[in-house]
Amino acid sequence: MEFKLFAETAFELEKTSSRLGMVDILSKLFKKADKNTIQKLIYLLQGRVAPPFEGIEVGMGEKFVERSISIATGYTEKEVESLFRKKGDLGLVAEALLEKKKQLAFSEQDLTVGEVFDSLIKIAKTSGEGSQEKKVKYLAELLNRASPLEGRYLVRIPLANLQLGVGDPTMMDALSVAIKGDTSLRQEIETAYNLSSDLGLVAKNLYEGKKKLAEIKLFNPIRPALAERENDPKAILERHGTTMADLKLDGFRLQIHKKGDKVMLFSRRLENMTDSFPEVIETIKKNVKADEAIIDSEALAYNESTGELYPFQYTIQRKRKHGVEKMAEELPLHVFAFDIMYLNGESLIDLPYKKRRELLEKIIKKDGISVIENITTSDVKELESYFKKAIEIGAEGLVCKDPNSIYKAGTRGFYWIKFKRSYKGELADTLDLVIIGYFLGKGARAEFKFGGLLCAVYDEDSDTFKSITRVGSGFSEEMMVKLRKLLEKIKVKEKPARVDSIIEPDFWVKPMYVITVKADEITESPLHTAGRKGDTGYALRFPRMIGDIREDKKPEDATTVSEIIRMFKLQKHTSIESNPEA
DNA sequence: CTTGCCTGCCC
DNA sequence: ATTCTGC
DNA sequence: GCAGAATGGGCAGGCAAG
Repeated sequence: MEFKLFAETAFELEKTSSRLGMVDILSKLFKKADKNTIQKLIYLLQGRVAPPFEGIEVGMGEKFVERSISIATGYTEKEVESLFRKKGDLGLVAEALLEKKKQLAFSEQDLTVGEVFDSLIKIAKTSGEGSQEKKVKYLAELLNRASPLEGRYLVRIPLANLQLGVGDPTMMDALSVAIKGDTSLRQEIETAYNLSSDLGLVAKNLYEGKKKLAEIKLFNPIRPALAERENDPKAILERHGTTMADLKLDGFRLQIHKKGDKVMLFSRRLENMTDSFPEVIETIKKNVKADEAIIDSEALAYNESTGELYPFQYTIQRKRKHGVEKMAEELPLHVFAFDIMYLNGESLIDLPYKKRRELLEKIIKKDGISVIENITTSDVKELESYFKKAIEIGAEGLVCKDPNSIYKAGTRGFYWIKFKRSYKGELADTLDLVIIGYFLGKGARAEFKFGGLLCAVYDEDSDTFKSITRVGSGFSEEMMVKLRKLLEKIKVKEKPARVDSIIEPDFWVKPMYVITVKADEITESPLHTAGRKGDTGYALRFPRMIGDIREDKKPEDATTVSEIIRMFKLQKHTSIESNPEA
């Protein structure tokens, strides 16, 4: 298949906003593909070259792509970068610059989808000394052969940001329409995708006319069930009647596959993490009493003797390839299991949660692994008090599950509902921050010339403003327009004398405006200067802007550094230093 | 040998 | 992760 | 409500530059 067809279809998709229209356009492309091409098309549209658990990543981000564009078009990296800032999209940059150099280029043979795919594989597999230059060169070679429009989409593939409004669900509908003429195969395709996590393979099987598109298989991760959000316990019980409320712990999702002595571990995004957690492997071998099992869990650093839950910033250090054994001893993970999807040759995903949970409890022993604590209730008061207890012991909140629901792989739905502390307005950390700079936007935000803010707290001791977070979420388009207008008027060339920040925004502004920012947590930060001692300051986790500009506040009225330090100390957290065993 | 940029992936 | 927007 | 696309802090690892 010609890559030109891919690009032309992508262009049509980009112009279309209705879902049905997109499915129609995409299905026409899919109809022209054979069984090998369809697999490649699916991966390319996903911005990858293989399913996530294969571990084959293209490994090119914006900076590398900028260099490729520079080489292919003859413009300097500076020029490419500055155009990128203006357009907010490297696809459009590649297209514009290829257009300009068109007259000079002599035409070569047209690109095919297969060639593009193979080149990206080659880029993905390039490593070692000199690899960065090679990767950049290989992409530039493709760009050299691309038309401007092809360049637009070629460049967006390694960035995994095609900007077509097409995601997995749209592709699944389009596959069904391509093969059957309507969406009646969607359910079957979706089920197969949820079980195999490989839409490219499902599509290939579909094109080969296979009876069974995919089935649950040990050592092939299934797409994890996800939860919707809710902030009102009453609303949760209205949906579920009776709910099973599991503690929500702050670690990372771990999908465990076991057969005899063989164990594999997968992350939420289905990366293979088997080699990172040797102690977990041992625990599973010893303390899961089943020959075959697929278990869903949250893993985190945990003090087995005191029961203390360590903060995420400790747990995350375990996500590593080197020094694994040493870290496994220093900061062992505990597995909090909460679901089981497969047991001794049988899929359990269509059983109700309460039943799966019973089966799980039967096969989990102690030491290094436990079934996560929960209650079953239909009483609002009881749910609220359990939520309070969860917060007190250092959990993030609750995940409330419909006891009668199947394991709904792959999609968010109200079978599982997250109920976090921060969703409850009165419990959230709300700060008043001073805007000290702002950033240009990318993609849809390019037109606003606004992508986010750099914010600071007030340091009374030195009468300065110290950076504490960027904010890129929470504003409506209307607010972005307003913010840009206001900030444009007070932007300054240099960092103001009273501002202390390592991060450099696209534009500094005079510290004048105060906004309200909500966050889930205050964390120690290597990058922000608020409360900085040595190399560590404070930052906000999951910041978002709330409401409007605080006309009633002067910058000196903002939250202060000492308030931040006080809030940090009040947070429920334990430190490794206070643990004599560490 | 150290530092810093860039990327991918956790949340 | 959270949030907003078009359908 | 779904689907998609904006955006956050911060960790480790790979590689290049100093």
